Amino acid sequence: MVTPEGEPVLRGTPYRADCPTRRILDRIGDRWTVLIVGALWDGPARFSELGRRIEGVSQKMLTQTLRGLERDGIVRRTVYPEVPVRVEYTLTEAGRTLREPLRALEEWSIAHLGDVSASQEAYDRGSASS
Amino acid sequence: MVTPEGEPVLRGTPYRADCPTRRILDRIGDRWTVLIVGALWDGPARFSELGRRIEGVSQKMLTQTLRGLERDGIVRRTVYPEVPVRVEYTLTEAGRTLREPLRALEEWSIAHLGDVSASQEAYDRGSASS
DNA sequence: CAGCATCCTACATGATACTG
DNA sequence: CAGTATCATGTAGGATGCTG
Repeated sequence: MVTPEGEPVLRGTPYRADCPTRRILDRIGDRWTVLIVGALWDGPARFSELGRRIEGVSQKMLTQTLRGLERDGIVRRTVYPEVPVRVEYTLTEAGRTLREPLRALEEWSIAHLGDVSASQEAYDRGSASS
Repeated sequence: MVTPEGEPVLRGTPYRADCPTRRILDRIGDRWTVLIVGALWDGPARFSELGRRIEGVSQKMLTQTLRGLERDGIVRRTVYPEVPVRVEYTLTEAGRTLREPLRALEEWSIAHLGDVSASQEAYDRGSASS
């Protein structure tokens, strides 16, 4: 199928930065989302437990990322009004379905990590030859 | 299997920010990589053609992202010493294999975009009730 | 315990001008 | 055409201190 100008229809859909995939990538592309989803995959966890499980995360980023995930319906936040208060985070059903695409990515990463590293070294060697 | 301290090995592997998946996410998580891979999926393209295909990309970011992808072995850059010079970008074999995980992500995005949006609206409504 | 508020810095991205 | 170089800026993220 072709437009009146003879241009394939596909060309009429330029690659836009606001596609659905981009919205998800903005989520999982940040530094902590994937780690949190991974840490919650084993089971629910409290705030401080998450902080301990995930290496290097600051309190601020943990809070901020969890809020975003809660807002997106990926994580459920449950407050137990005990003293002191206990807050538990769980993956929602939607959150659990995220595992498949993430695993596809993980497998690709593991499978190609060697190639990528080798390519980088070769590239850097080439550029360094001054 | 347990460490000398009696800690399960799995717990000895806290979620780290430097896993292979994170390295790939740092690549595809940026604003342009996925768009470029998508634009090159149809076939090779020249620099300016890519700029035209991808909405909103600046010359600088196009160059920068392409260099990174070339360094990672995802994209191949070929210079034809004509006048004026012609440069063609192609997906490498490794680049083409990236399609599967990206498509898994895309499908998840499309399948859950509605849920996510609904969850966000509900979340925002709840917070707005002052 | 589980945060919120504030300040501060580094870096990612963009706009603009210039070049082989 | 296909970049490079420079400058400007928004924001992600970290450090710190305080609170219900």
